[in-house]
Amino acid sequence: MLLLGMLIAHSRHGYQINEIIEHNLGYLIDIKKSTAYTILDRLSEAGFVSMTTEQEGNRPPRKVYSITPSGERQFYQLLRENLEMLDLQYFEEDIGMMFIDHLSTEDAKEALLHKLQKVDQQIENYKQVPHHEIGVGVNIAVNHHLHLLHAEKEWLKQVIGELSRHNPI
Amino acid sequence: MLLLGMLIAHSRHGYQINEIIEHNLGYLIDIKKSTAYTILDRLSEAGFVSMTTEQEGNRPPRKVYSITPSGERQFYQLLRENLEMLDLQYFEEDIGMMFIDHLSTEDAKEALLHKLQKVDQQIENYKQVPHHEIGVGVNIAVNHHLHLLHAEKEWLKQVIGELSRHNPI
DNA sequence: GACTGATTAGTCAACACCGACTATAATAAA
DNA sequence: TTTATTATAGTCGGTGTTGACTAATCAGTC
Repeated sequence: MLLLGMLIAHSRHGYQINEIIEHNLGYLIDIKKSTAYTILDRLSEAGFVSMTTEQEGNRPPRKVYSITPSGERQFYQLLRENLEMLDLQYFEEDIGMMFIDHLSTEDAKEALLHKLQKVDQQIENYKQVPHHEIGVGVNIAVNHHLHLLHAEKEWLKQVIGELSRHNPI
Repeated sequence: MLLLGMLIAHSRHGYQINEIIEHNLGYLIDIKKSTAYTILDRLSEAGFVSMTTEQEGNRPPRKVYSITPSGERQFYQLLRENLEMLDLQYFEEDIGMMFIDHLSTEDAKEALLHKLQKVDQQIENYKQVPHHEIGVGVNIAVNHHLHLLHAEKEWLKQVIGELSRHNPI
């Protein structure tokens, strides 16, 4: 769906797509080069995108991917589904939380304080994501992350507070 | 790490482990039966757990997994790392957000209202998770989810509000 | 004149994970 | 008495993802 979306506005070639993902959307999505190529192939087989080869000067040839009408329909379908969906998240970090009572209160607290620092740093990172980009929506997504990071921070502070109450210095 | 943690308190056999994951931890983690068996094998090969076979009556034999001292060390190492770590999350849902301007305001709003309902429902679900379980930590993790779901709800309402402002009825 | 880094394109083997399936024995329900 | 369910154990092929690798051309730097 992401890849279809990137082709909705206009056709792009593979390198460009991967550039945008890596340099502009790195905060929001995690898709590697090889994966992107594989998916583009799949989309092409399914008839959602078409490929043409271009050559500019003597440079290596580019493969230009364009979305087909069928691909556009698919995109809008996926878009609606995606906006309605709520995929229940699983957090690797919760696994640690489940066993937090296996550490001493001090050790646990120390670990969580480290984590708190990382959350703060992450918040700073997101704040500094530039505001131009592919579309308005990207900023909304960045905002989403910021919002959730703030919530995470609040929660962490709460947990740390409870730890302190259980075992004050 | 999860599996090591489940064996820290006492040995368990495979079926039991999968039962607990499926029935008691389904809200928090997502590991399928076949995966669990594979991981248990890997842990066994790595020397972090040992297996013995038991037979009770004429029932199918059980494989009982116990954690080894090396496994315990590994567990505590992983636990510390896990508690400090902050893995930056990627949300499939953000991909839709990135392209939200491709839908009409009404359609977008409708989709997000659906989603809001699902968030509410999810919150109810988590509220009703029973409070006994494997350890204190499980409740902390459930609480974490609740906290983040509330944040998600708030944010969604905010986005919907902005949509309405852009295109009031 | 040599070398580095960007631009463009992939490939491919390895890995993790999962869904669907297979077994068997006891126990409960019809 | 047959049938369904629970307890117990996996296996295995298919899918998606990735890291590491290969190629070639051009622009710029030392």
